[in-house]
Amino acid sequence: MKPTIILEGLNPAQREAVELAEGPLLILAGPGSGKTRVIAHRIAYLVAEVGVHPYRIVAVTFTNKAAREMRDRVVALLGESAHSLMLGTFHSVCARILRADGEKIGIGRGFAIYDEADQQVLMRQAMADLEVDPRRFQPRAVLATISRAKSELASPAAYMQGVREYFYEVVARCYERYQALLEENNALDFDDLIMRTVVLFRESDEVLRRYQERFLHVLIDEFQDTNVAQYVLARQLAGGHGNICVVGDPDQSIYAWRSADLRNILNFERDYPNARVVYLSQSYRSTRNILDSAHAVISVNRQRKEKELWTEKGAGLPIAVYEAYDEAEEADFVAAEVQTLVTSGDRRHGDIAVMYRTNAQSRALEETLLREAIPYRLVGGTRFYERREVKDIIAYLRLVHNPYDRVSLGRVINVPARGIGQKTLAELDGWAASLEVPLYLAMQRVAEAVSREAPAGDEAAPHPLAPRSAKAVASFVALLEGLREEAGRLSLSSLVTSALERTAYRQYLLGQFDDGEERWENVQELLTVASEYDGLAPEAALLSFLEDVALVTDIDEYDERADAVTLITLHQAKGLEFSVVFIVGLEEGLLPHIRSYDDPAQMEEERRLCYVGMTRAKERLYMVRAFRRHLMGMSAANPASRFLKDLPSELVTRREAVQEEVEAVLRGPSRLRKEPAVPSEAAFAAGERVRHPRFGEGIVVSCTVTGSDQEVVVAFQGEAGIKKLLLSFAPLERIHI
DNA sequence: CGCCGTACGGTTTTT
DNA sequence: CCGTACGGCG
Repeated sequence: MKPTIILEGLNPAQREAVELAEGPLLILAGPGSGKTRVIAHRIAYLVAEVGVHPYRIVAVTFTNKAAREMRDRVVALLGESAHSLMLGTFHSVCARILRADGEKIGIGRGFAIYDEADQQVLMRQAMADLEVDPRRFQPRAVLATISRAKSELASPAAYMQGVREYFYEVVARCYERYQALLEENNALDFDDLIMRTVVLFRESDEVLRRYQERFLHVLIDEFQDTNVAQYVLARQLAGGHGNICVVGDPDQSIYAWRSADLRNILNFERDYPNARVVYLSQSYRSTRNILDSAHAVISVNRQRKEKELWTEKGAGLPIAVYEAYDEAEEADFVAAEVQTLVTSGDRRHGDIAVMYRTNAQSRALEETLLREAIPYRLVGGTRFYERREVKDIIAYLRLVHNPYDRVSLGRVINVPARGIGQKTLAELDGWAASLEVPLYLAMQRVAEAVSREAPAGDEAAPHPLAPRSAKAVASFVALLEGLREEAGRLSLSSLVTSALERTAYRQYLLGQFDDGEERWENVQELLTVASEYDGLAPEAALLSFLEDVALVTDIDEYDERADAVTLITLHQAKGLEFSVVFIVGLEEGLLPHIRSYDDPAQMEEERRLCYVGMTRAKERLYMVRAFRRHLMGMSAANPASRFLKDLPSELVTRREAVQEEVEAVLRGPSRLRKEPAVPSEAAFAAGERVRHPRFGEGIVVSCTVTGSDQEVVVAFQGEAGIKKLLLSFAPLERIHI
């Protein structure tokens, strides 16, 4: 491989970033500056020019999708030898390390990876054990706090130390119990994957040294989104040689809520004083108008360092701002523009993306696109592996692999219904606890007793169950044991098929659900995925299938080439680019999201999110808002997003649908007449500051006329939070600034 | 034990 | 608006 090919077409800064083979390197890069390209070329350069075997390189990306893209690029440059590269998310890299060496810190080889739903089940269990009221302390909130602790590498004991407030004291106790339950189930949650790997490296010099010696080069993409634990891990890996290359853009940091810590970028230069810093400031993606508008939005942030970003592209088209009446009209506008772009221009559907803040917003768009017969592809949403029927089948497979997985057992012990209800389960649980054995072992004892056919009127029954329940338990144990026996010799897809047949799962779906047919199709799709593992030895197939299911959440790879409009959240859009981008829902309360109002840091993150969305566009950017929007069944009028106001007016073309037209619409015969809430009658406008004698000061989120009264939603500072108040009862006072 | 109805509560972003 | 939790009935 000649360097001319690897370095071809790179600008001087990119070239420098590729060629600096030794030592720590920090690449700070704006959107569209070719970050991914630089990493891919750097890997190729290391292999082809410096002579590093790909096996000795570890490259970390933020998503699995990015990893696939990276691999494709490297393979294009180097050929098939690139496959021995260790490439993936931090989570998948750690999973592989822990599979190989986790036993040294007591993690069983076949550990399960628990997703958010599993974690909640476990947390509820922990709270029940500790007699903590889940209404007062919401499992979600407790788990989020624990996640933050883990991402800073705080063990339960360490966390307990630093706790002052009552809430955190409760969290600390839950953390301890939750962690114990995870261990009992031989399971790790996402944060454990990172934290336990760090612990493994801390506790075993031998293991750490082995990986340090194997990985001569460490590369990390999207470095602005790493958390403390991930950064510590990266430093451990690069500890010997210091060949660590990180690439990031502080302006695109949008995962602080997931404990991503921008200080990692600052600390990098402190931790590696000899680090070289390369700036990639030329954008190859967006037109100047798009770049300038995005810059106008991001430059309002105070916690930010100004940086240069330029393009050789022309000014291009102005930003199109459109104000729709409601989300239906917003979708109509998007659909109409898409039609125009495709029929009259040279755009394909696949060149176009619609981006939004919350997944719920995709609904209105989908309805319209479906009606207008515009092909679309929804990214994310209810993810495939989160569907009930898919999770059921996976729970069976997990049990086959590890019958002591209490969460999976609880999920399917009575699915399809087989006569093991809550009462039976509670008795079993109590009995297992008194014997100090796992639930499944207790069930096996019940099954044994049943098969021995204890005579009627048996004195001292070996278990507390009624004969009927005991029989049901025995047949479940027989079902699972049958599957476990098959697991050793059948291919994965045959195993799944057997599980489906033994449980009569299809009949269950069709009989139980109105959309049973559709659900069965999802099961069929899962079967297709499973069959891709048929080439592996049975045990290995099951293990890697379960791991991929837990870590690879996107299954939509194959229809990526389909020519369809992409519907995607702003978060998921990171790293992607499209010729045409619509950002919809640019309203106060949505983008920026209402949950970010009381914290300036969070507000800055919303701004970065908007920036990320805008800079996805290559040529044409639409920014759309709706005057009214239905949220959770209610309709509310929201003012335009502050981000719209920050756009330089000379770069924008505006189409007003709202002001003049709204009243005409209300007067005329329209679907909108059903809701005669007239905003001018509202006592408060969104965004106004108000005071309440009990809740203190706050900001009006919305004010809607309901019958003879008005409903005012106020986001109060401090503990009161967001409150819905009736105007006639609430003594609200306007604060004038 | 399972099914069906109703009441209620929670609502961002994701590996 | 959605999904879930709970209570009463077969």
